Amino acid sequence: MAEKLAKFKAEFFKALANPLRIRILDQLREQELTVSEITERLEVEMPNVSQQLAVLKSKNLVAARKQGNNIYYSCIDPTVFRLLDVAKEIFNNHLIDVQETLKQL
Amino acid sequence: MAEKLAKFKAEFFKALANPLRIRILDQLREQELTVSEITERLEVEMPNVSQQLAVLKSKNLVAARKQGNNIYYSCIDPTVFRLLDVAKEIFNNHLIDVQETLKQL
DNA sequence: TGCATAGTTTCGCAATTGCGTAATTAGTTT
DNA sequence: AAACTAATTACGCAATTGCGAAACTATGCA
Repeated sequence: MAEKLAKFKAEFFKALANPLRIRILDQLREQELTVSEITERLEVEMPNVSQQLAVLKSKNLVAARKQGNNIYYSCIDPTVFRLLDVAKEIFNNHLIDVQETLKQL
Repeated sequence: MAEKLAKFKAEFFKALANPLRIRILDQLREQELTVSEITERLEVEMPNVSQQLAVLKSKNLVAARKQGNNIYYSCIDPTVFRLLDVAKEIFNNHLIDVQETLKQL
């Protein structure tokens, strides 16, 4: 049923519906990083990063690799970045009225 | 700042992070529809449809056109459907572990 | 004017989410 | 073993969300 499929899609988009999680994913575009490194780059509390990484992991958006005392996180499928890029494209299409606000960036 | 951009992207994905809103958008792929028609097709309460349409409209994902006693809703930018399709593509990439559940569909 | 139809808005409530603080686990080092 | 580091988990709380029921608005028609 398309109804269940819609539920899954919604669950998936929910994983992207958080600023910190998007910023985390952006950090993982190029390379894998430890929680500490992500925490340092984004200047937020570590438990917060850890929690959101757990969310991303539960949706299989990132993978965790333990090495010694560190845990390296990486993006599993770069297709996700297409999603982020298409989102930006939609912004450019004037779909979202953030025009005036985007100018401030 | 990428921080604010991430917030906007998150806000945008939040609009897609709801099963009913995704189902509504899917209904609008081909044609514009009235609230009644959408309600009838999806078999949900009209206030619910109306609310979620309001959310989609506030994010400029759909447009409303009033004609007589009816309000026709339509999708503004078909680029949105690429998002939905890329999401499905990611499912197919085994990224989301809904495999066993998808088999039930 | 009165009534029916289409749609929105309001209200209340249960459920979820995000995040900070503090506690806890696991691995390393000495 | 004790101490340190990296990371997760638990807990509490404020804020948001989804949705049903009822009330309200607006258009069309007799």
